[in-house]
Amino acid sequence: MSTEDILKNIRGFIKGKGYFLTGPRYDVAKILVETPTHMDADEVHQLLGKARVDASTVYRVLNLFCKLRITRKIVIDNGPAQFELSERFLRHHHHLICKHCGKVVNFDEYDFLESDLSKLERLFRRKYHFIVADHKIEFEGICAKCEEPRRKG
Amino acid sequence: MSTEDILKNIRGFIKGKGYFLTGPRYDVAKILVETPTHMDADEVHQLLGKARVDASTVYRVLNLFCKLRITRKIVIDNGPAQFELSERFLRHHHHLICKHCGKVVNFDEYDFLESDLSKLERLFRRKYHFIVADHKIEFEGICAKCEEPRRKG
DNA sequence: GTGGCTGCAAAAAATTTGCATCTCC
DNA sequence: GGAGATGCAAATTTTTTGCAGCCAC
Repeated sequence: MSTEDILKNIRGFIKGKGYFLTGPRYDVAKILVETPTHMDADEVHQLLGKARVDASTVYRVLNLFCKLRITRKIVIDNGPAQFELSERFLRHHHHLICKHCGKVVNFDEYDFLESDLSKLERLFRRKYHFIVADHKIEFEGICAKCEEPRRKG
Repeated sequence: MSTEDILKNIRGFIKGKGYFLTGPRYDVAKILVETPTHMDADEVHQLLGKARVDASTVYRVLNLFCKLRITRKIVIDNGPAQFELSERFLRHHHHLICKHCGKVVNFDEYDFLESDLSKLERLFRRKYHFIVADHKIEFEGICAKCEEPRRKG
């Protein structure tokens, strides 16, 4: 799917839910589609041009997007919340988080996990009457860049 | 392991690292050992007796404990950070998080996942040179209490 | 036109920090 | 006794909210 196609999808999605497609909303969507990583609200604000749009609007747009499940929110270790396109608009994936520099790497090589995960989800329904809507897997560790100087030092 | 044994371990652990075992530190450890769920700093503070210990001390103690890996920190959807004993002092487990009421249920029935996870961890080392130290799995959904009224409504 | 959005400013919530004082070893 | 921990108050950081004016439909 091209950037334009995804944006068209998002546009339809927002309007379909009865919301306006305003300037700030379109611009935030565009930034999220064009940037292949997670960003916190301030980084989005930066890219929008701090003078052009207010910070509170950025938060309001991102919160709306999360409510509509256009984006999802990730919070790591009390840092500012990070936002990324949801799986509806992006391949399902999970995260490797470097404890040292805070960098987040996406991974999506986990297909062989999925059948085990669904097994678990059925178990939770039976045992806890808990109905799973989504799952997250995070690996914490040391990324290549942070490990290298250690080996040398 | 009994409560007292765990506390003795923690005591030794703190002293072994060259830190003092002060009143607040002991009391926070005791609360964490005696309470079988995660708590945020304010809940710990409440249980300590708000008048007896200052909030900043609670944060300082909890941060130290995380640094020493006595506890680990979980942040859900920008709520206040939650703390729980680390796996060194508690069985390794993961979380079911109710999107509706925010309740967190522990689960530890995932032994059959572990071999998949180690396989992944080896893959990350080869492919991304990322060295995994810990992993978290979270399932989000609706817990029994929140689902029931929906079914009836 | 008008209901919903946005900007602005102010508040709220969670956490951190500087410094004088006190405590644990 | 002295390094290190705590209390208190103030600052910081991130996010939310009230309200008047503005814009997409």
